Amino acid sequence: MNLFAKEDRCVSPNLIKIKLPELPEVQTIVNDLDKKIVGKKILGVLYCDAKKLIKESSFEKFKKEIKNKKILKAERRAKNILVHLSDEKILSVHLKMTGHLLIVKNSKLKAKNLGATSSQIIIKNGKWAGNNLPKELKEPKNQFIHLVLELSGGEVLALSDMRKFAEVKLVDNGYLRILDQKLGPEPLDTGFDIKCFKNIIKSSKGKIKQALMDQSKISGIGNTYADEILFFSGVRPDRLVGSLKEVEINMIFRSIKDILKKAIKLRGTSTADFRDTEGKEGGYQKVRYVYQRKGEKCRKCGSIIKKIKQGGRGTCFCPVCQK
DNA sequence: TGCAGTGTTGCTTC
DNA sequence: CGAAGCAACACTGC
Repeated sequence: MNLFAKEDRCVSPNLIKIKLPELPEVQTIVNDLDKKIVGKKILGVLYCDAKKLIKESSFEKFKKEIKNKKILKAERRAKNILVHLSDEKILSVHLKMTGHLLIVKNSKLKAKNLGATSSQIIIKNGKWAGNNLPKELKEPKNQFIHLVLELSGGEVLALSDMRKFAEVKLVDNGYLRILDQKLGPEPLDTGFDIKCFKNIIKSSKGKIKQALMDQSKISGIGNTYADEILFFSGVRPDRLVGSLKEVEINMIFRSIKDILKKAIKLRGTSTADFRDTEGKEGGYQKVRYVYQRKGEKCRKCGSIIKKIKQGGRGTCFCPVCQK
Protein backbone atom coordinates (compact mmCIF):
# COMPACT_ATOMS: atom_id res chain seq x y z
CA MET A 1 0.00 0.00 0.00
CA ASN A 2 1.19 3.42 -0.83
CA LEU A 3 1.02 5.77 2.11
CA PHE A 4 1.54 8.93 0.13
CA ALA A 5 -0.41 11.19 -2.09
CA LYS A 6 1.37 11.61 -5.37
CA GLU A 7 2.72 15.07 -4.67
CA ASP A 8 4.46 13.96 -1.53
CA ARG A 9 6.61 11.36 -3.16
CA CYS A 10 9.66 11.69 -5.24
CA VAL A 11 7.72 12.12 -8.44
CA SER A 12 10.40 10.88 -10.78
CA PRO A 13 13.76 9.24 -10.33
CA ASN A 14 15.49 12.49 -11.15
CA LEU A 15 13.37 14.82 -9.15
CA ILE A 16 13.69 15.36 -5.44
CA LYS A 17 10.59 17.11 -4.32
CA ILE A 18 9.39 17.18 -0.76
CA LYS A 19 7.57 19.96 0.96
CA LEU A 20 8.06 21.66 4.29
CA PRO A 21 11.22 19.90 5.26
CA GLU A 22 11.72 18.90 8.84
CA LEU A 23 14.19 16.28 10.02
CA PRO A 24 12.72 13.26 8.16
CA GLU A 25 12.24 15.19 4.94
CA VAL A 26 15.76 16.62 5.00
CA GLN A 27 17.11 13.15 5.77
CA THR A 28 15.26 11.80 2.76
CA ILE A 29 16.73 14.47 0.52
CA VAL A 30 20.20 13.86 1.90
CA ASN A 31 19.89 10.12 1.36
CA ASP A 32 18.88 10.76 -2.23
CA LEU A 33 21.70 13.20 -2.83
CA ASP A 34 24.12 10.69 -1.38
CA LYS A 35 22.87 8.12 -3.84
CA LYS A 36 22.66 10.36 -6.88
CA ILE A 37 25.38 12.98 -6.89
CA VAL A 38 28.26 11.67 -4.79
CA GLY A 39 31.30 11.20 -7.00
CA LYS A 40 30.21 13.85 -9.45
CA LYS A 41 31.95 17.12 -9.98
CA ILE A 42 30.41 20.57 -9.82
CA LEU A 43 31.42 22.03 -13.16
CA GLY A 44 30.13 25.46 -12.35
CA VAL A 45 27.23 27.77 -11.63
CA LEU A 46 24.86 27.98 -14.56
CA TYR A 47 22.38 30.32 -13.02
CA CYS A 48 21.93 32.33 -9.85
CA ASP A 49 19.52 35.17 -9.37
CA ALA A 50 19.07 35.87 -5.71
CA LYS A 51 21.54 38.17 -4.06
CA LYS A 52 20.07 37.09 -0.76
CA LEU A 53 20.59 33.43 -1.51
CA ILE A 54 24.35 33.49 -1.31
CA LYS A 55 24.92 35.03 2.07
CA GLU A 56 28.33 34.28 3.43
CA SER A 57 30.43 35.13 0.44
CA SER A 58 29.87 37.28 -2.56
CA PHE A 59 28.45 35.55 -5.56
CA GLU A 60 31.64 35.94 -7.57
CA LYS A 61 33.60 34.24 -4.82
CA PHE A 62 31.01 31.47 -4.54
CA LYS A 63 31.08 30.91 -8.27
CA LYS A 64 34.84 30.74 -8.37
CA GLU A 65 35.26 28.52 -5.32
CA ILE A 66 32.63 25.94 -6.15
CA LYS A 67 33.94 25.32 -9.63
CA ASN A 68 35.44 21.87 -10.19
CA LYS A 69 34.82 20.70 -6.63
CA LYS A 70 34.13 17.03 -6.27
CA ILE A 71 31.08 15.90 -4.30
CA LEU A 72 32.25 13.57 -1.54
CA LYS A 73 29.18 12.92 0.59
CA ALA A 74 25.93 14.42 1.78
CA GLU A 75 24.87 14.60 5.40
CA ARG A 76 22.21 16.17 7.55
CA ARG A 77 22.58 18.27 10.66
CA ALA A 78 19.25 19.44 12.09
CA LYS A 79 17.42 20.75 9.03
CA ASN A 80 20.64 21.66 7.21
CA ILE A 81 21.78 19.79 4.12
CA LEU A 82 25.56 19.56 4.10
CA VAL A 83 27.20 18.51 0.86
CA HIS A 84 30.86 17.79 1.51
CA LEU A 85 33.13 18.83 -1.33
CA SER A 86 36.79 18.40 -2.10
CA ASP A 87 39.31 20.85 -0.57
CA GLU A 88 37.42 20.69 2.75
CA LYS A 89 34.56 22.80 1.51
CA ILE A 90 30.92 22.25 2.36
CA LEU A 91 27.91 23.36 0.38
CA SER A 92 25.32 24.11 3.04
CA VAL A 93 21.67 24.34 2.07
CA HIS A 94 18.78 25.24 4.32
CA LEU A 95 15.44 24.89 2.58
CA LYS A 96 13.49 26.80 5.21
CA MET A 97 9.87 26.56 4.13
CA THR A 98 9.24 26.15 0.46
CA GLY A 99 12.70 25.45 -0.89
CA HIS A 100 13.39 22.21 -2.71
CA LEU A 101 16.18 20.67 -4.70
CA LEU A 102 15.87 19.28 -8.19
CA ILE A 103 18.22 16.96 -10.00
CA VAL A 104 17.51 17.08 -13.70
CA LYS A 105 19.11 15.75 -16.84
CA ASN A 106 20.86 18.60 -18.55
CA SER A 107 19.70 17.46 -21.95
CA LYS A 108 16.11 18.17 -20.97
CA LEU A 109 16.93 21.78 -20.32
CA LYS A 110 18.78 22.90 -23.39
CA ALA A 111 17.00 25.52 -25.35
CA LYS A 112 18.31 24.57 -28.74
CA ASN A 113 16.10 26.88 -30.66
CA LEU A 114 17.33 29.78 -28.56
CA GLY A 115 20.88 29.12 -29.63
CA ALA A 116 22.10 27.88 -26.26
CA THR A 117 25.24 25.80 -25.98
CA SER A 118 25.40 22.65 -23.89
CA SER A 119 26.27 24.54 -20.77
CA GLN A 120 23.65 27.21 -21.10
CA ILE A 121 20.48 26.60 -19.21
CA ILE A 122 17.84 29.08 -20.12
CA ILE A 123 15.87 30.46 -17.23
CA LYS A 124 13.60 33.44 -17.55
CA ASN A 125 12.09 35.08 -14.48
CA GLY A 126 13.00 32.03 -12.46
CA LYS A 127 11.19 29.71 -14.84
CA TRP A 128 12.71 26.98 -16.92
CA ALA A 129 12.62 28.03 -20.51
CA GLY A 130 14.02 24.97 -22.27
CA ASN A 131 11.98 22.95 -24.69
CA ASN A 132 11.03 19.33 -24.00
CA LEU A 133 10.84 20.06 -20.29
CA PRO A 134 9.87 17.12 -18.10
CA LYS A 135 6.29 17.46 -16.95
CA GLU A 136 7.29 17.91 -13.33
CA LEU A 137 9.39 20.96 -14.08
CA LYS A 138 6.39 22.73 -15.48
CA GLU A 139 4.60 22.55 -12.15
CA PRO A 140 4.18 25.95 -10.50
CA LYS A 141 6.26 24.96 -7.48
CA ASN A 142 9.26 24.35 -9.69
CA GLN A 143 9.09 27.72 -11.38
CA PHE A 144 11.03 29.66 -8.78
CA ILE A 145 14.57 28.75 -9.72
CA HIS A 146 17.29 30.68 -7.93
CA LEU A 147 20.36 28.54 -8.41
CA VAL A 148 21.49 25.97 -10.96
CA LEU A 149 24.74 24.03 -10.63
CA GLU A 150 26.06 22.01 -13.51
CA LEU A 151 27.28 18.56 -12.53
CA SER A 152 29.48 16.16 -14.40
CA GLY A 153 27.58 13.34 -16.06
CA GLY A 154 25.09 15.63 -17.76
CA GLU A 155 22.94 16.62 -14.82
CA VAL A 156 22.13 19.81 -12.99
CA LEU A 157 21.29 20.45 -9.35
CA ALA A 158 18.81 23.27 -8.97
CA LEU A 159 17.12 25.07 -6.11
CA SER A 160 13.55 26.25 -6.46
CA ASP A 161 11.97 28.32 -3.72
CA MET A 162 8.78 30.28 -4.04
CA ARG A 163 9.28 32.37 -0.94
CA LYS A 164 13.01 32.90 -1.20
CA PHE A 165 13.69 31.89 2.39
CA ALA A 166 16.17 29.19 1.51
CA GLU A 167 19.83 29.82 2.18
CA VAL A 168 22.88 28.48 0.38
CA LYS A 169 26.41 28.88 1.66
CA LEU A 170 29.80 27.60 0.69
CA VAL A 171 31.68 27.12 3.93
CA ASP A 172 34.73 25.32 5.25
CA ASN A 173 34.86 22.46 7.74
CA GLY A 174 34.84 24.80 10.72
CA TYR A 175 31.20 25.43 10.01
CA LEU A 176 30.35 22.04 11.52
CA ARG A 177 31.58 23.21 14.90
CA ILE A 178 29.54 26.40 14.63
CA LEU A 179 26.45 24.31 13.93
CA ASP A 180 27.18 22.03 16.86
CA GLN A 181 27.46 25.04 19.13
CA LYS A 182 24.08 26.44 18.31
CA LEU A 183 22.12 23.23 17.79
CA GLY A 184 20.86 20.74 20.31
CA PRO A 185 21.49 16.99 20.00
CA GLU A 186 20.19 14.94 17.09
CA PRO A 187 17.09 13.17 18.40
CA LEU A 188 17.89 9.93 16.59
CA ASP A 189 21.47 9.68 17.80
CA THR A 190 22.08 7.07 20.46
CA GLY A 191 23.55 9.88 22.55
CA PHE A 192 20.08 11.33 22.79
CA ASP A 193 18.77 9.07 25.53
CA ILE A 194 16.13 9.46 28.21
CA LYS A 195 18.66 10.99 30.59
CA CYS A 196 19.64 13.56 28.01
CA PHE A 197 15.99 14.36 27.31
CA LYS A 198 15.20 14.74 31.00
CA ASN A 199 18.01 17.25 31.30
CA ILE A 200 16.57 19.20 28.39
CA ILE A 201 13.16 19.19 30.06
CA LYS A 202 14.67 20.29 33.32
CA SER A 203 16.43 23.22 31.70
CA SER A 204 13.32 24.35 29.81
CA LYS A 205 10.68 26.68 31.10
CA GLY A 206 7.71 27.48 28.86
CA LYS A 207 5.35 25.17 27.07
CA ILE A 208 6.32 21.69 25.94
CA LYS A 209 5.68 22.29 22.24
CA GLN A 210 8.01 25.29 22.18
CA ALA A 211 10.68 23.24 23.94
CA LEU A 212 10.40 20.46 21.34
CA MET A 213 10.74 22.95 18.48
CA ASP A 214 13.65 24.86 20.03
CA GLN A 215 16.55 23.95 17.75
CA SER A 216 19.09 24.83 20.41
CA LYS A 217 17.57 22.16 22.65
CA ILE A 218 16.73 19.40 20.13
CA SER A 219 17.53 19.44 16.41
CA GLY A 220 15.12 19.01 13.57
CA ILE A 221 11.62 18.98 15.05
CA GLY A 222 9.24 21.48 13.44
CA ASN A 223 5.58 22.33 13.73
CA THR A 224 4.21 19.17 12.16
CA TYR A 225 6.17 16.61 14.13
CA ALA A 226 5.83 18.55 17.38
CA ASP A 227 2.04 18.25 17.09
CA GLU A 228 2.21 14.59 16.10
CA ILE A 229 4.69 13.70 18.85
CA LEU A 230 2.52 15.32 21.50
CA PHE A 231 -0.58 13.56 20.24
CA PHE A 232 1.08 10.17 20.55
CA SER A 233 2.33 11.15 23.99
CA GLY A 234 -1.16 12.12 25.14
CA VAL A 235 0.16 15.50 26.24
CA ARG A 236 -1.41 18.86 25.39
CA PRO A 237 0.94 21.24 23.56
CA ASP A 238 0.27 24.03 26.04
CA ARG A 239 1.38 22.06 29.08
CA LEU A 240 4.19 23.76 30.98
CA VAL A 241 7.28 21.58 31.02
CA GLY A 242 7.45 21.87 34.79
CA SER A 243 4.06 20.18 35.12
CA LEU A 244 5.02 17.06 33.19
CA LYS A 245 4.98 13.79 35.07
CA GLU A 246 7.76 11.24 34.73
CA VAL A 247 5.53 8.90 32.72
CA GLU A 248 4.64 11.72 30.32
CA ILE A 249 8.26 12.67 29.78
CA ASN A 250 8.99 9.03 28.99
CA MET A 251 6.13 8.94 26.51
CA ILE A 252 7.31 12.09 24.75
CA PHE A 253 10.82 10.71 24.53
CA ARG A 254 9.59 7.45 22.98
CA SER A 255 7.32 9.32 20.58
CA ILE A 256 10.15 11.54 19.34
CA LYS A 257 12.21 8.49 18.41
CA ASP A 258 9.33 6.45 17.03
CA ILE A 259 7.64 9.13 14.94
CA LEU A 260 10.81 10.51 13.41
CA LYS A 261 12.03 7.00 12.56
CA LYS A 262 8.70 6.08 11.06
CA ALA A 263 8.61 9.30 9.04
CA ILE A 264 12.07 8.68 7.61
CA LYS A 265 11.03 5.18 6.69
CA LEU A 266 8.07 6.65 4.84
CA ARG A 267 10.28 9.24 3.11
CA GLY A 268 8.78 12.12 5.02
CA THR A 269 5.22 12.89 5.79
CA SER A 270 4.73 16.59 6.23
CA THR A 271 2.85 18.88 3.95
CA ALA A 272 1.68 22.44 4.32
CA ASP A 273 0.16 22.77 0.91
CA PHE A 274 -2.92 20.95 1.93
CA ARG A 275 -4.70 21.59 -1.37
CA ASP A 276 -2.13 19.41 -3.12
CA THR A 277 -3.19 16.32 -1.30
CA GLU A 278 -6.82 17.20 -0.90
CA GLY A 279 -9.08 14.88 -2.75
CA LYS A 280 -6.24 12.73 -3.96
CA GLU A 281 -6.09 9.07 -3.28
CA GLY A 282 -3.47 7.61 -1.00
CA GLY A 283 -2.96 6.69 2.60
CA TYR A 284 -1.19 9.87 3.54
CA GLN A 285 -3.95 10.78 5.98
CA LYS A 286 -3.19 7.60 7.87
CA VAL A 287 0.12 8.84 9.12
CA ARG A 288 -1.03 12.27 10.18
CA TYR A 289 -3.15 12.29 13.32
CA VAL A 290 -3.54 15.94 14.29
CA TYR A 291 -1.47 18.33 12.21
CA GLN A 292 -3.76 20.35 9.94
CA ARG A 293 -6.73 18.20 10.90
CA LYS A 294 -8.71 20.94 12.64
CA GLY A 295 -12.42 20.09 12.76
CA GLU A 296 -11.81 16.49 11.72
CA LYS A 297 -12.37 13.51 13.95
CA CYS A 298 -9.59 12.18 16.16
CA ARG A 299 -8.47 8.84 14.77
CA LYS A 300 -8.33 7.39 18.27
CA CYS A 301 -11.42 8.66 20.06
CA GLY A 302 -13.55 10.41 17.45
CA SER A 303 -13.54 13.81 19.13
CA ILE A 304 -13.09 16.92 17.02
CA ILE A 305 -9.46 18.01 16.63
CA LYS A 306 -8.97 21.47 18.06
CA LYS A 307 -6.69 24.18 16.79
CA ILE A 308 -5.12 26.94 18.82
CA LYS A 309 -2.38 29.44 18.16
CA GLN A 310 0.63 28.86 20.31
CA GLY A 311 3.91 30.65 20.02
CA GLY A 312 2.64 32.20 16.81
CA ARG A 313 2.06 28.84 15.12
CA GLY A 314 -0.98 26.82 14.32
CA THR A 315 -1.21 24.01 16.85
CA CYS A 316 -3.56 21.07 16.57
CA PHE A 317 -4.43 18.54 19.26
CA CYS A 318 -7.16 16.23 20.47
CA PRO A 319 -8.80 17.77 23.53
CA VAL A 320 -9.74 14.31 24.82
CA CYS A 321 -6.69 12.15 24.10
CA GLN A 322 -4.23 14.83 25.17
CA LYS A 323 -4.23 15.89 28.82
C1' DT B 1 -11.47 42.12 -2.38
C1' DG B 2 -8.04 42.69 1.05
C1' DC B 3 -6.13 40.62 4.69
C1' DA B 4 -5.18 36.79 7.77
C1' DG B 5 -2.92 32.41 7.58
C1' DT B 6 0.94 29.41 6.30
C1' DG B 7 6.00 28.08 9.05
C1' DT B 8 11.67 28.55 9.81
C1' DT B 9 15.03 31.21 11.50
C1' DG B 10 16.98 35.07 13.46
C1' DC B 11 16.58 39.62 14.91
C1' DT B 12 14.23 43.06 17.82
C1' DT B 13 11.62 44.17 21.80
C1' DC B 14 10.14 44.15 26.41
C1' DC C 1 18.22 37.54 30.47
C1' DG C 2 14.84 34.94 28.39
C1' DA C 3 10.50 34.73 26.18
C1' DA C 4 7.56 36.68 22.80
C1' DG C 5 6.73 38.96 18.47
C1' DC C 6 7.77 39.95 13.97
C1' DA C 7 10.14 40.31 9.34
C1' DA C 8 11.66 37.95 5.37
C1' DC C 9 8.37 36.16 1.22
C1' DA C 10 4.52 34.67 -2.07
C1' DC C 11 0.49 32.64 -2.54
C1' DT C 12 -4.15 30.73 -0.88
C1' DG C 13 -8.62 31.03 0.98
C1' DC C 14 -12.15 33.21 3.18
